[in-house]
Amino acid sequence: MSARRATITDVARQAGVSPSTASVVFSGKTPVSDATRLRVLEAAAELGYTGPDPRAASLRRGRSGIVGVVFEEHLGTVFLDPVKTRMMDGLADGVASLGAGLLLLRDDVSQGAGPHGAQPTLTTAPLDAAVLVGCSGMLRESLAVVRSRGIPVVVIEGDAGDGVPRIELDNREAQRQAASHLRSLGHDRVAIVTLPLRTGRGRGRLEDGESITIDVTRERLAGARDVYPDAAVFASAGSFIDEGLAAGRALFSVDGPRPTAVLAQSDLLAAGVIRAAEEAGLRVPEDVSVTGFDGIVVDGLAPYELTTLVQPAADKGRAAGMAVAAMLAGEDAASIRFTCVFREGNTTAVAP
Amino acid sequence: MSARRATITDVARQAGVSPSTASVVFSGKTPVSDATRLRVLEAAAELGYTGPDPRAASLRRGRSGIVGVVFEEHLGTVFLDPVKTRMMDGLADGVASLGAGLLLLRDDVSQGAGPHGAQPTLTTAPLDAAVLVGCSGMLRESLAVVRSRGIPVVVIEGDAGDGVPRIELDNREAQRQAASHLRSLGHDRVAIVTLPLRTGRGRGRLEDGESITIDVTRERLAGARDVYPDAAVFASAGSFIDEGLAAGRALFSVDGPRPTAVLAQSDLLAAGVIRAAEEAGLRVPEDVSVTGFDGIVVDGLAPYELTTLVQPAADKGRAAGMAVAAMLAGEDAASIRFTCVFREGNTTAVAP
DNA sequence: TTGTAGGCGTTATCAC
DNA sequence: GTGATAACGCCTACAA
Repeated sequence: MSARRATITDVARQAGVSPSTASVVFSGKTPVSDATRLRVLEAAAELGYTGPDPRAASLRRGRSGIVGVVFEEHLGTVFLDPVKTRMMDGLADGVASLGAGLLLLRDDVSQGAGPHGAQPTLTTAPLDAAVLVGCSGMLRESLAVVRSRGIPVVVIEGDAGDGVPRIELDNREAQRQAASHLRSLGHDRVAIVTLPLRTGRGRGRLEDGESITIDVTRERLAGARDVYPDAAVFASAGSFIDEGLAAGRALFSVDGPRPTAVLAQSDLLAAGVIRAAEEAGLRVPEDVSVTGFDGIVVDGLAPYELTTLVQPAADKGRAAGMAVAAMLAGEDAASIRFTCVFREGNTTAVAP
Repeated sequence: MSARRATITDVARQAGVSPSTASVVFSGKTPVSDATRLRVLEAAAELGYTGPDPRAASLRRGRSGIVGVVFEEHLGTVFLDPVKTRMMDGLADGVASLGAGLLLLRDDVSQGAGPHGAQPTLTTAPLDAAVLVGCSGMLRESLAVVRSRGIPVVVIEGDAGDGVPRIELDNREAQRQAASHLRSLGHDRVAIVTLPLRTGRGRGRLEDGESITIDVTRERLAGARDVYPDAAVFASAGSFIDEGLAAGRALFSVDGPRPTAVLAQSDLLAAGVIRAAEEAGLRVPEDVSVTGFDGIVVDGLAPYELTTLVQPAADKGRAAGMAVAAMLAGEDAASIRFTCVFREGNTTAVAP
């Protein structure tokens, strides 16, 4: 119809009231007489005005109603990871009270000042707050960006430092529990399959003194080493069944003495390891015991039921959401540490 | 530090240049001498200025860099549905060229003018474009809201009408294929388990002349009825294994002649039906054949491999993303219709 | 290459 | 209950 969209000023003029009055009709912040309200609403209808422009409103108010969720990986991958999926679920719940939406973002700090890099990232998205989902090597940089923007941040699974609330897991203690379980079953030759060590590092044996920048990996490894300081360590390139399979093949194909048990840092990795064991003609748990981590339901793993640590993934997300809401309300939010529950399945048994 | 955050004007003053020059340094739209650039950047660093405020920038530019994805259900539920998950994956890809982020939204048109309903919905979020994920009974209303806001929309799986591009599936033809397959195996007594008929309608037999407002359901049902016009129809309340189980129980517990085959409108429903069959002491596929729809990997269904229609879920998402990008670029996007591929598994066999 | 001016559409504040 | 005024912070013609 018209060349440009109607604004609240147009509506006000049409209704014969002032812009502020028209504004109030839509925001409901101040009482308005029924008569005027009606006039304004009619005018709006005539002009096809559907309400304040969110961009202008958010500039004026200083709030956009958007909470950013930052992941390290390609967004699609996020949806493949059951733990993240559950966490998002909880997070959506947690910010609901805020009435905010979740904006999915990638961890690409690089952009921003570039000549034409139009990526809307952490730097350029209109966020009220951000939730960083850890395990990220880039965590530090992302955090710096967000903090310098001065918006509230919560970190899930990562070392945030300073006054940034974090939502954590008792990774080390939990993993130690699984290791102790194996120890009590008499296992001596134990191998460990870890999550990625660093961004971009491929799979392979952990070298002596190699640095581990991903917190979850380091913590869980520490827990395993509390019990088995000398265990062989094979690093994966991600939490996938295929990665576990590759790791398992490497572990079971060596000439020397085979491990009698494998501590995997995720359920998906564990599933892959089990598959590798079967390939190698080993029975689980009779010949090899395998433990996982996460407590998710792994697809196609039946009839195995992993011995694993069950983590409260959804609760973590919800807690993060609530923390963000609190910070936006001016209160300050405390860090929370969640606890895993050990669950014994049928993939561990007495050492052969 | 300071009472309020630094603005680009502050930076300009500090650097001894005009605001527009400072702006240009950050946007890179116009060449700036190295000397000035440096001065501006230094000033910015001193003041802790990290770049233009996205809210202000988006008001000025008229673009927010945000594409809304609208689902009908509680957001958490989205992540539980493998088909949606795959679709999001593709969608993230599709809008990547645009450099836009995805904002997850619920289909709550109701809010908006309410006295205190602060939900940031379709009405109030700063969107450049929207993708409506169909199957939604509220589709019409959501669509109206978005269109009246004048932003580009794409609908996945739903009747958009007018000039709204849609991303569709050949639901009817595909489902007809599965039905024909059963027919060729000699099945006569076939039952159909559908996806929900309408928002809020519980599970139960389809009444005569009952209306079906959800497009996918209606189309797939039509395809089944092309082959089996008189089949009994049981409607589920959602695409879940448990719903399929409930439906299966209803179908297998009747006194009359049992169906020898069940056409389920989703793989998850099919999995539930299979479970119900086992409960009832029926063997699949010897006593009952079961077909699904979607072609996802169903958790814990091994050793069954569903006979099903494989839909290109990720491609659908990607296509939607690309359509949105095109529309924002001023081109107009065409509707696309994707085709399912029939895949025979081990859950169908010759009628007993 | 840099500066000036005006407006993007809204809403908070305060006076009436 | 209603209206005038002044930002919110930035960007882009256009002029210099």
